[in-house]
Amino acid sequence: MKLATWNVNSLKVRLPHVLDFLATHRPDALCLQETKTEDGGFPFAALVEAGYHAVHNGQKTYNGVALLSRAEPADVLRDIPGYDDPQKRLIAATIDGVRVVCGYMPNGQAVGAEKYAYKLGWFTALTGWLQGELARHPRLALLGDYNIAPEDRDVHDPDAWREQILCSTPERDAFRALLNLGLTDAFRLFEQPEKSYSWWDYRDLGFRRNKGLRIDHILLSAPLAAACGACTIDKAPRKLERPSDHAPVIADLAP
DNA sequence: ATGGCTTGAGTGTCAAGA
Repeated sequence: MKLATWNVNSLKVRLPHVLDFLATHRPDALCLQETKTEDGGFPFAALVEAGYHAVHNGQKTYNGVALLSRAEPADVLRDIPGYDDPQKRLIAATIDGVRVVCGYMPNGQAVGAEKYAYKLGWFTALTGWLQGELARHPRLALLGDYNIAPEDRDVHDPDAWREQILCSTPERDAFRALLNLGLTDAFRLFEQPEKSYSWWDYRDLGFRRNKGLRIDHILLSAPLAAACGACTIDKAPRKLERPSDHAPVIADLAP
């Protein structure tokens, strides 16, 4: 089973790249973030044509998450239960017996900002809900744009980013709290190239200079981590015309 | 260097991203 996640930064703009990615990799599930549209602008027909089911939790202009899958998704959930949040950042479904959770975690803007407090609260709500969800679904994967670089080796210039947004200790503690639920960072199950990142700033030739951060992650519950045979970042779409600023992350699980 | 680029809104220019 192949699981993937990709912050596309507008699905309307990136649809050709997404269709290319589906044709190339044929993932069993692809989690998308920042669709930036309501259902009316969501390309259901093109995705069905490509052989994929699609469920969406969208809104105008900002945020928006979708789950694409070859098998029909069951028990679709939108938003964190019991957490009052107008921002559309979470969708989950059961696909081939795996509970797939797709999240677009808040950016936080700056340490100490109002959005930073929202970010930390959002992670607290996510972690609280996931505890029960993991008990109900031992085979669970949490994929998405976490907007957290978990360690210094996930940062191109750790000194410049020290205690800055995406890298601060409270954010890294929030990431650690997810691991403490019994989840494993699939990427770090394997030897990886140094300076592996999943996001590069559009400005200042960020990608060409590999000035990036690893903020997109696939966390796996224990049974899935045991079955995981590979986890990679696919930099190819970042080299296309008008790319997303994020690259997809892919995990391969044994059946 | 608080900039640099990209998107969506909406038609001039701003918010937001990370």
